[in-house]
Amino acid sequence: MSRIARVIVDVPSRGTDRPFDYLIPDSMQGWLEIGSRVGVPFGPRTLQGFVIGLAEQSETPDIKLKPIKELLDLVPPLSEDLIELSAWMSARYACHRITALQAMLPSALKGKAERYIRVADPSEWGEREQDTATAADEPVLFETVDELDEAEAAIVAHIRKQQEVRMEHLSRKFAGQADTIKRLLQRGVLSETRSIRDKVQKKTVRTISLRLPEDEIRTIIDEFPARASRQKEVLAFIADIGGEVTMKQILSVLGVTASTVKSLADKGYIAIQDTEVFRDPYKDRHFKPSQPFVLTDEQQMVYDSIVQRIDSRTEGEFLVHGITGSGKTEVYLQSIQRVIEQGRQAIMLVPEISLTPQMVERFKSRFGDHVAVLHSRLSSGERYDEWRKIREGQALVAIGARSAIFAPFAHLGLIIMDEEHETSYKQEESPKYHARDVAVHRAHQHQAVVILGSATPSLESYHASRSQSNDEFKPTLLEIHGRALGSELPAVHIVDMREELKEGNRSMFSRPLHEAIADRLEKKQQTVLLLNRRGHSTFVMCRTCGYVAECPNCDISLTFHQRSNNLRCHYCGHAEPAPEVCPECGSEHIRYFGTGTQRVEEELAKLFPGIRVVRMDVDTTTQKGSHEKLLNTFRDRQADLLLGTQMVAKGLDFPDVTLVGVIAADSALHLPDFRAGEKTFQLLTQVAGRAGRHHLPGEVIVQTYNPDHYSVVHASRHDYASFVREELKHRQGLGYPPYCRLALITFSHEKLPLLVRIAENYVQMVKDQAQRLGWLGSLERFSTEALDVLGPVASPIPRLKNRYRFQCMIKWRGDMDVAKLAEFVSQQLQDSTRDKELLISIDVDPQVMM
DNA sequence: AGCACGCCGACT
DNA sequence: GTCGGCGTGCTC
Repeated sequence: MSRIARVIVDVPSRGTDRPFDYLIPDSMQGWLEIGSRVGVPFGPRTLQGFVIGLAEQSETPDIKLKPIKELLDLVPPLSEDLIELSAWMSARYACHRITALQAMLPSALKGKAERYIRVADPSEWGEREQDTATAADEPVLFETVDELDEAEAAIVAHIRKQQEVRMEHLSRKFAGQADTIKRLLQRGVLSETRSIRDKVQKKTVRTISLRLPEDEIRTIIDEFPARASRQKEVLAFIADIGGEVTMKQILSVLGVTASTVKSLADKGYIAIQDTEVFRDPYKDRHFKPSQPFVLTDEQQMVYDSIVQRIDSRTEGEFLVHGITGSGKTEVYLQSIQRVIEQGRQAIMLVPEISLTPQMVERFKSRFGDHVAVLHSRLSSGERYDEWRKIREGQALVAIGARSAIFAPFAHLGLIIMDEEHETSYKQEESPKYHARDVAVHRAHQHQAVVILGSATPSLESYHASRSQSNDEFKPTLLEIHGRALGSELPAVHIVDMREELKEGNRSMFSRPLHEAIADRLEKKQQTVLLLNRRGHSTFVMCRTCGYVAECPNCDISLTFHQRSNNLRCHYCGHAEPAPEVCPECGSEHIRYFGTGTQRVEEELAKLFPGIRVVRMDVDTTTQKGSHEKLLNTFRDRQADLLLGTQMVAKGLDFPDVTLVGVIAADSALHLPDFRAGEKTFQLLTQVAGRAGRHHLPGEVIVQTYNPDHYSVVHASRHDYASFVREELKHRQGLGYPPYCRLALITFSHEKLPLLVRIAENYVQMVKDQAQRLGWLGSLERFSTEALDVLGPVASPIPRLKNRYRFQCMIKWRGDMDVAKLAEFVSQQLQDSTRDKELLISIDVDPQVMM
């Protein structure tokens, strides 16, 4: 039995980013474990914390230890492997330990200390008064209840009735009497304790059960006094059902009040209890059970390789490169089946965007109630309950977005990451982790298998699978070339929009796309249109003076939104009414340029009168269930065309879609990001895969101003291998991943000159340190270890929410601890400037260069 | 992050 | 003379 618990407290700051030691009270012995969530006194406050270790002896014997105040859960919310994982994360991503721990838990467990008030034991009365009085050397005054005035007495009576009341509740109930309450606390009539309160309570249902054997109850019913006929009715109802009944049932069926039921309990015939239940977001839905399909030869080979590793119960990584429609999901499902049969559990990661009802249904159909679904549209209570199903062993499969990688399974056997190339697997806020890297680490902990699947694998994963080096991460490449249903990949036509313009077509639709849409309308087949830009237009400019509407907080042009007739900033949310005349020169020649989804929708209505369009983008899918509703409308053929941003490119499967149009293939090509080509290739390939998946052949039309760009050309030929070859050559030449690693350091401050100075200092300091450590060197092609620092330069978004932004990039090759170096320099700089306004953000392995 | 302790301006 | 400003430092 350990005496001491090492606790990480819930304060994300540098000074508190270490364990603090606490005494374990006897009452918690045997209950408190590594991973327990506790309430601890910390300075003058009470905080939530996590036990990360146990010890006999404190390492700081001269400090007087305080005891842990409370143990917050019966079962520790974190397991020992997750505690270890948090240490790994904080080192790899330069984040506070508590930030990593918090990322692993549902938000419902982010408990905050609350003040609880009760009426003090009379012996305590006047104690505070006594303390101060003694100090002031004045006579001690003991109070009695009789000396309370009317207002005070009312408050005391209220609290006494409830035994204990939250301060928040009290100040609402007795609004305006804060002073009175304060006085009562000072006099010691009331006393205060602080305790951690969860954001979400476990959901309970009030259930009624009989406390006596049935024959006795029958006798009691027969002999029941006639004037209590309602009670008799209730008792008979409960006896007839025979088992447990909920209070709600009784009230609604019999139309009695709770007090009738309560008097039966007072007589000792029945027991009223609150039992915990899970909120099941899918409880009203019925899923048809599905059986495993027969695998194609290719699928079977992939499956065999994976299962061999699963059966050996050793860690292993696979990269499944299968074209769109190749039936990867079926391979996943059967692999999961295998793991479950071995008594182990599985995590299935999907990008949030493709966590569609279709996907959930496939899993629920195969694995029924053993599936826990974790996604952002659940309420925090629902999420908490799905999470508990995992922690308490009821669920065997967790399907969810990025954070589902932390699903607290005891015997993890398999982690699947579908669409592994998706950038959404990287979290953009601290902890800035990549789910792929966390997956590999967790698999190592559990001797589990990782499957990365994609039609367009990230260059990092693909290159790792081919590389000769003996890196930690080296997946086995498995390929599926054919589609599961035997259909052909669709033909892709590239339309050169410069030619269209030359021939006088200034519309956003090229003639081939226009004709193709008209053709599908006639044949009653469906079309998907992709435009990677929401809103109506991308910028607003005055033709007379050149004024462009920009966000006052961020140096970003504003986007016009038709429906609300306003201009919005897509970065900070700023909105202002759309101008009718130029605010600079008063000219009426203010025009909207660029094309957004709203504008395309308008144009479609003009060109094809009567066309039924479903528009899907951030603006139409914010409400709960709206995503599902829009897709159902389209699937039920109540619409001819689905128009949307990249969310229409992912994982959707509609049999009647025979045309996919990409309105502007280049929209991402010119972003200041070395992955622009890769992103474009992926998007085009994914969206092309939506066409002709079943019996009808598909066609794809891609409009572009860069018809010769290798990303566009290779995507149109469905030629991943050639694209990769060319892209890798570029990356090697420029010294970018996968040939090195990156850390992006972003500085922000309201004052520009100060910011520039800081950023320059930072770069110099990193270089100096790297020099000292012998790391500095140019990243020539064949060097195995080197580090270089680029910048500082203004960020692609140079000002955001009124703060200027600068950045620099550390590039390196080799296994130096660059996160530590970046963190060290950042701390030095923070210490020397002592400016709280200065923010330095470290992003290890960034996915987006903003 | 909070909260207390500690050294310099505008007020009863 | 004091009340209070928020700079700095600590929390087992």
